[in-house]
Amino acid sequence: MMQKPVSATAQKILTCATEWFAAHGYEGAVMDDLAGHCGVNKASLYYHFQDKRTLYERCLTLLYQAVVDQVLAAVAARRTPKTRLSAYVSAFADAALGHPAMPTTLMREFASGGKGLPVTAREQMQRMLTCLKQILAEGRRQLGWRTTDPLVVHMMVVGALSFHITSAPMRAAIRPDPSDGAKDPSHAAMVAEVNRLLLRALQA
Amino acid sequence: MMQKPVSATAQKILTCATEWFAAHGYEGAVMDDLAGHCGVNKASLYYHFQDKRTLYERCLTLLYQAVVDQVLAAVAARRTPKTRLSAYVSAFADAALGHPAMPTTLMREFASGGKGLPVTAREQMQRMLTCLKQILAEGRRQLGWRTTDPLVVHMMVVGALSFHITSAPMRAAIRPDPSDGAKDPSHAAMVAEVNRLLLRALQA
DNA sequence: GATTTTTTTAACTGTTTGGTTAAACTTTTA
DNA sequence: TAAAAGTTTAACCAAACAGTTAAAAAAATC
Repeated sequence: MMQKPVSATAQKILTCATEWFAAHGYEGAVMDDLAGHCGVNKASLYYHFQDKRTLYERCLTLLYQAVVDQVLAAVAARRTPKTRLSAYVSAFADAALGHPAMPTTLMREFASGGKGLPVTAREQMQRMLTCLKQILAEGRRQLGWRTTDPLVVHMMVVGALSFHITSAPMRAAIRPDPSDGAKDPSHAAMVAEVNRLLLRALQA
Repeated sequence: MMQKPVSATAQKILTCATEWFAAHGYEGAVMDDLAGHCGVNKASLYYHFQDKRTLYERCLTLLYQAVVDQVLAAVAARRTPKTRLSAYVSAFADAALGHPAMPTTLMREFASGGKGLPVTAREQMQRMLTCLKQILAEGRRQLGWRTTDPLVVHMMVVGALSFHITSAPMRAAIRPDPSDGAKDPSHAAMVAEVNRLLLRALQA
C-alpha cells in the first residue's frame, strides 16, 4: 500500500518525539509533555498517529534506518578490509553521535529484552552485523587477520561507542580528578582509540 | 546513623524489586505488580520503604556494591598486570551475569542521563575505573604495554559485556542464519574473546 | 472562492497509579 | 504471657495519564 507523503508537521513530530522517547523512555514519556516538546497540540499527535505505540515504532524505524544506511554507505565507499573496518567504526560513531537517540533507545530496548523494538529496527541491526561479517572475512582472506567472532567485535564497537555517547551527561557531572592528568576523551579520540585497539587485535 | 538490621521480608523485597526494576525500568514498574512479584502486599512495601524512589535507590546501591566488590576482590587476588586485567574482565563478566540487573539498570540509567542513578552507585563505578587505571599503569611499567585511555578500555569491556548479557533475549528470538555456521557465542566464549582482543591490543 | 485538510482549543472520559489507612491477623521478641 | 513488630486486607484518595471529542480557526488545495 502506498504511503501518503509525510506532512511537515508529522515530520517535525517524528523528529522531536524521537528525542523525547530517547530521553524519557516509552513509559516515562507523557503525551502531554511530548506534544509540548514537539510544539504541537496533543490532538495533533493523534490526528497524524494512531496512538503512542504507533508513533514510537515509527520513530525507531526511521531512526535506525538512517543510522545503518549511513554506516553501510561509508563502508561501501572503501575498498580494503582495513579501511572498511575503520569506516564501519567511524561511520557508526558519527551516525550515532548525529542521532544520539539511536544508542539511547537501543540500550533501553536491550534492557527491556527487546520486546518494544519494532522488527524493522532489528532488521537494521542485522544488516550492520552482516556487513561486519563480510569485512572480517575479507580481512582474513586478504590480510591474514585472526579469526574472531563478528558478534563480539560488533558488540565491542557498538557497546563501547554507545556507552561513551550516552554516558556524556554523567561524565560531565563528575568533577575530574586533578591528580590524574587524564581528561575525558573526546568523541574523536574515543573513535580513534577503538579503531586502533581493534586493528591491533586483528593483526598478527 | 546506625542502620537497623534488614528483616528477611525487606531483604526479599530488595532482591525481587531489583529484578523488577531491571526488567521494567523505574517508570515502567507499577508498585502493585512489583509487590506481587515480591510476594508481599503493597502496604508491606511502604512499611519497609518510604516510597518507590527510596526503594529503587536502595536496590541499585546494594546491587552495584555487590558487583564491584566482586570485581575488586578478583583483581586483588592476582599479582601480575596481565592476570589482573584478565581477572577484571572475567570477574565483571561473571558478576554481571550473576546480577543481570546491574548491566540492565546501568544501560537504562545511562540512557536517562544518569539522573536516576544514586551517588552511591556512581561511586562504585568510579572504584572500578580507578582499579583499571592502576592495572594499565602497572602493565606499562612492567610489561611495556602501549599507552591507552583507561576509560576507553573500561567502556569496551563494560559496554561489550553489558550488551551481550542484556541482548540475550533478543538474540534468542532471532532465528540463526543456517548458512552462517557461526553460532551465538556463549558467555564464556564472549569473555575469552574480549580478553584475547584486549591483551593483543595492549601488547606490542 | 469553495472545499478540504490541518491544527487548535478546551473539556472530557475511563483507567491507571503512587501512596494511605485502620483494623485485624500473624509472627517475633522480651 | 504480654507487648511489639511485621504483614495482610480492602478500601480509599488525589493526581496522572492515554486517548477522545466537537467546534472553531487556520492553512492548503483545487
